[in-house]
Amino acid sequence: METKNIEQLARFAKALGHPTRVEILKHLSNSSCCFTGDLVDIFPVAQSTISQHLKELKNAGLIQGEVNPPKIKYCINKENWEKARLLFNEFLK
Amino acid sequence: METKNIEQLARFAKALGHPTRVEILKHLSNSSCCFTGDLVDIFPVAQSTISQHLKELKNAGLIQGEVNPPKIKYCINKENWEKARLLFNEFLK
DNA sequence: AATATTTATCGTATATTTGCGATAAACTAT
DNA sequence: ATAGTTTATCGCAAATATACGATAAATATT
Repeated sequence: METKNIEQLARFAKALGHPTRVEILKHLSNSSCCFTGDLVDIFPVAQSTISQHLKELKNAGLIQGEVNPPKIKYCINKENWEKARLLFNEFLK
Repeated sequence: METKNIEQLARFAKALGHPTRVEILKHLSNSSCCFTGDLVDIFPVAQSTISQHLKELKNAGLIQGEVNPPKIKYCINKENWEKARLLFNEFLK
């Protein structure tokens, strides 16, 4: 496993390193996609906090958002999700 | 996936969220086990920093150390490693 | 144009993480 | 007992993460 992949794995792992973000991802992968507001209704945290977690997940490449005015629909970034799956799978073998 | 598992996954992920710790784990799983000093020789960080990373990995349950005076031999905690493998596998499916 | 809805960003406070050198602790060997 | 080896812990500084309320931005509707 090369350095590049190790760094990528660490970046994915860091994004997964908070329960709320794991829950968000779980919810997204279950219900295919959803809006920020849906998550705000579900989780007992402030809207700005959800937004911040979404930003981090987006920066890590695990989700993507498409504008659907005035809402924004977030979905799993399937390409990177698969990349993460492969990396973790190889690493934890 | 229950809350317990989500929290466990997040804890594992957090421990994996730093390149040095990923490298340490990779090295441990390759060479079965090694001493703190071996890692200090390999990585360009201070001994106290390595020790701190090892502590975190131990707290997360991913490694275990057995005293081998005056050294300490660290190994992968296979039971929890398997647990992590299953959790990530299920989650990233 | 004015209002309503939805989400991101800003500013702030607090907590945690990271990294280091210095020191202590544990144990061996002399 | 003394000295040497190895590792953990302490104290500190800097950076990053977390969470919130308030506000701004974007867009649709009236």
